[in-house]
Amino acid sequence: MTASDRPAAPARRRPTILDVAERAGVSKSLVSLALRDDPGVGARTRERILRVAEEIGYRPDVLARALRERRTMRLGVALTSLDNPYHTEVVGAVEEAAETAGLSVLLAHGNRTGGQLKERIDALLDLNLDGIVVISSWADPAMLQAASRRAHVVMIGRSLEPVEGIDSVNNDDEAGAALAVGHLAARGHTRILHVTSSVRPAGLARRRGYEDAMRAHGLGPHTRVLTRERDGSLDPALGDALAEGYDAVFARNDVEASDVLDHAWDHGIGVPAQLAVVGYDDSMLARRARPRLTSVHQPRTAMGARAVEMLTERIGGRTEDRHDVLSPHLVVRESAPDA
Amino acid sequence: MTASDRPAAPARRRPTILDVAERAGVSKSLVSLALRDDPGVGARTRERILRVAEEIGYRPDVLARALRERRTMRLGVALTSLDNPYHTEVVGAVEEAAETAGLSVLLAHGNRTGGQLKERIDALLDLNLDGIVVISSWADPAMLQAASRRAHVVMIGRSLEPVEGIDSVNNDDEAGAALAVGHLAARGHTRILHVTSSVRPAGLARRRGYEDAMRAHGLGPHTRVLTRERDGSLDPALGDALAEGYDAVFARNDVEASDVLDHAWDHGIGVPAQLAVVGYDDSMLARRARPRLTSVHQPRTAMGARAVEMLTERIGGRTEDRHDVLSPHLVVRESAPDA
DNA sequence: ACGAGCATCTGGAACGTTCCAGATCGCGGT
DNA sequence: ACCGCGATCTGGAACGTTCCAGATGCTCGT
Repeated sequence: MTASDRPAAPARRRPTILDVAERAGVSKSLVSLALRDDPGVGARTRERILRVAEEIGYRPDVLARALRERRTMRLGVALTSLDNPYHTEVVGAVEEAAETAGLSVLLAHGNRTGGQLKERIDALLDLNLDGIVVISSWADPAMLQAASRRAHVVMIGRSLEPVEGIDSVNNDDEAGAALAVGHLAARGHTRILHVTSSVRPAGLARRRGYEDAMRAHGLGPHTRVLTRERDGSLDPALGDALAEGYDAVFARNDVEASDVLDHAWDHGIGVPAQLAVVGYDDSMLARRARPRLTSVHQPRTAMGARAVEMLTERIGGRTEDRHDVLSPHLVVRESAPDA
Repeated sequence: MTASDRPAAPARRRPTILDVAERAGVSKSLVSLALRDDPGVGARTRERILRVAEEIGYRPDVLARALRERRTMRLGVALTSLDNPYHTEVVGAVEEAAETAGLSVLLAHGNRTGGQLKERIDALLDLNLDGIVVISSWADPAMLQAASRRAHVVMIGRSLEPVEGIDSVNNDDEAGAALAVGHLAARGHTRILHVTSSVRPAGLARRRGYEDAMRAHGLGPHTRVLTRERDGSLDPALGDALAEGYDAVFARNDVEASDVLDHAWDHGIGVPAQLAVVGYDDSMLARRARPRLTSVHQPRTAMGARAVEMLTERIGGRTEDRHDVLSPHLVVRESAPDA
């Protein structure tokens, strides 16, 4: 080999199982067995094979392996977008759980509107994954159903309705909303506004929880929901509400709550003195917000772990559907401190 | 088929190219050609093949395809952690660029310390990807070098030194730091503190840029760097500096800057009245911070696009190394408004 | 009427694995 | 000396694709 024919970066052919076999003087089959710790391989031979494999830097080709087995040991995670920190935190939880289960995780995410979700899921399905986790309130039943014909699917969060053949893990959105309203009511607030922009299932559930809780606290008449366009301004609707004496907000999530804080900031409204704010998700946004956000915490670590567990159970053959609902709890911070 | 043997979710065997061939009454080869739009396929036959494929829901098996070709049309992105929003924003940029290039992207990320980065990269390499993008200041040359023997690698951000065989895209950290210092100096600040916690290349470059700029503005004697432990508290070092008359901070990144804002918030220090703060990255954190952060913007969209471009060039056969450095610019917000 | 030349199509081999059905070997028991 | 049997190993087929070298059949010019 002369200097000039030194190949470009990804250099010489990757060694295959045959290279190992030849160099070790055995058959490819035996190498395969040895590498997978099959008991029926002689101790001395096994050792030699492993040594040779090590020497020439052999690593099994996962593609070929997956082609032959019907199992890829890989999980996909599909989500609409990475720009709500809560989502990336859930992804982290899933990955951690998957790792301890010996599975590796691939991520696919779209832009912020649900538009690309289907394409993302399709892309994951094309990879022959063993299962996929969908984290997106944009997922619709038909889409999930279609996906479930090609892989096991579990949904983190809430879809419109339970979909046959698809497991789900969720937090109890109604209960979470009740926690928020209860906390604000305990502080003495009566005019509690709900801010949302979502017409998707989780948002609707939280809204329902809000409405029920308001009634339960005898505040039914003050029930008021500010629904804005996605990315739409809070002005002037929020200003109107405040002018009418609303002095507390329960927001659909931390992003929405942060937007309320923005409004307060820009209009010189004191939080929590003039306006108390409670968010949902307890994401990094809540910790970073000023004032720090009181927020409903979703047990994301447990949810991620449960999702992976459900997937492995499915892979293992479970066929009955499972829908777990975990309990949220409230994390109290500056934007709505204890009474 | 009776009701009882209805299979579990991922139901019947996935159709293969042979199924299409049989049903269309042609050979598998012709199906292969037709699906890939080969010109040498009769119009009528092509149409029939496509229709049949559609009918039975055939989708090529990417695994098998990749096994046969030496090309997977997939890119990997490895990064240390997703919890700095700036990172997820760069990932978004890479994905966008990859998508328009017809490549799909897989993500692998570790925990926040660089520890797992090597494992992540290995996991990606095992997937036979065409190339991988590394976004992490933890990447060390040896690790990158090793990876580059198995796939094309491009680094977004700065590694210790240019690594042979590896392209890189970066922003000019020194220039960015100079922008920040220049802006603060123009506001009349003289005692400008640099807050950092990083001993990795990008952090060091920004620090160097800070020191040089201080000298250039005749503020050399006031140069002062507060280096804290990762996640360590800013107290009491920051308090000391403020007591000594420091009234401006240039932080290594937005996370660090947010921590400075935290300190100010908790100690009742007015920003920018008593303390001006400039961050780096112009991430979501800067927009969400209160007061909103003035920050050095890295051209992440361009950087992501360039990285993908470099990878496709490498795949196409380029062998000379390329190291691009893009210019940052300053985004002025409330934490350090214009003079 | 016939071969050339083109358009269209086909069968096998290959990619790197795993699995299955055996082959081979050595050894103890009769 | 021979059989049986476990321990150890092997060759071929299969997974679903692409590519190559050719086969087939049609049209056209002479």
